[in-house]
Amino acid sequence: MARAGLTAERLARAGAELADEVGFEQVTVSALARRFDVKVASLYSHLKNSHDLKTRIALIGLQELADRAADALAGRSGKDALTALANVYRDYAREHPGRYAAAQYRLDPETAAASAGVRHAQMTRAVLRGYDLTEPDQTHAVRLLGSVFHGYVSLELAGGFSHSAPDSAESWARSLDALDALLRNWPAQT
Amino acid sequence: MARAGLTAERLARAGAELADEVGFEQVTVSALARRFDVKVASLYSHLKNSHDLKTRIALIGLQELADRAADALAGRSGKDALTALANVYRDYAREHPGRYAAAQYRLDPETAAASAGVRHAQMTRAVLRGYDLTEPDQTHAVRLLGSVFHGYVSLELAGGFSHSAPDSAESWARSLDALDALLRNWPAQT
DNA sequence: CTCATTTGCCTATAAGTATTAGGCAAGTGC
DNA sequence: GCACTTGCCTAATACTTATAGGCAAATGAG
Repeated sequence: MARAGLTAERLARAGAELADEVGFEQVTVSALARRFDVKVASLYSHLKNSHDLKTRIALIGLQELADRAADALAGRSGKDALTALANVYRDYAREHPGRYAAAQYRLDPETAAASAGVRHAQMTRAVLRGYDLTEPDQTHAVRLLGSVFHGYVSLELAGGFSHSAPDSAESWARSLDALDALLRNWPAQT
Repeated sequence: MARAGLTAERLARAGAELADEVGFEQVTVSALARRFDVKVASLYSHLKNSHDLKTRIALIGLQELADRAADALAGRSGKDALTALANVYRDYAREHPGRYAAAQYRLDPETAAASAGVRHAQMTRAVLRGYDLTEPDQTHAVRLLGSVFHGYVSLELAGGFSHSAPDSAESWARSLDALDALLRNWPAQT
């Protein structure tokens, strides 16, 4: 019988697509096997287990997100960079909700350290170079920005801001205005 | 044979405890049955299904959170209120990570409308009465605050800020300082 | 107090998912 | 053309969700 040509990479990519279609929670080894018209056990030659599959999808999400962010930041600074980075997260989450959810999947420390996750922190720091912040305030600001990006995108994706005025896109834009103003005028330690 | 005295409420409360112990994802009808030393099928007399159980746990989380918030806000205003509300979320998430995760569980619109979720938005709005914001900026600020609270707490719970200086508690305090400054000086529409 | 009814937890069953062990045939290298 | 490796298979086990039907414990009417 003909072989399906499975590899860990192809499975992970298909898993990422599946996640976008049905949600990351619903990604299962069985569903993936069905998609390749192959028996479930066959996947275990390529994937250690279900956790392995989810981890690989998470890594795809983190990497695509980091790649987009690096692209968007090239040649920009200040508020322009802030907006660009923020929109990378929001747009990616809207285009690829499953992958975005996957990027939140808890990785073991070694995997996380080797992932594109570290580039994300670096890029947020790069945006802050356009503002006049020194340590430790820069780190505080990195964490605040990360929280806003992730928090807003999560709540929006969960439907928190839908069906109510004003439009979510407007709140997003005004929130970025506000963050820009805040970073330009970061309060001194009280 | 003696009856175990199951009710939907007792099951939901035990489910909430289980969630805090092993994580909301790991809460299962089977595990709950084991905890009551009862057969799985018995739970289905009290719970419609697994989704029903998770929904009930989510409602417990939302309600406890709202109760704590109402308590914390009583008699406070301005930055004092902002800090109090923010700390309710952070403290609750740290004390009850499973319940906090449950509070993020996606509810159907009718259930959500009848839940304590609506009180949360009202209380955030109440905090903003201590600042000089008019619509639509007030709504933008509500959404921004919600994003920061949820985003920061999520990332911190996921371990994002651990094992790195400065201390996460310090970033949290400084982020709240910054939000207070931002709300007192909200930028005009550009 | 007794009998009928309701209710609670049970057994049995079925389907979906995760995972491991072992087999056979399709590809690969010499 | 043959030995070897590798890929997908069947088979089996265990766990979870969910439904149906049964028996015994609580409840309540007389």
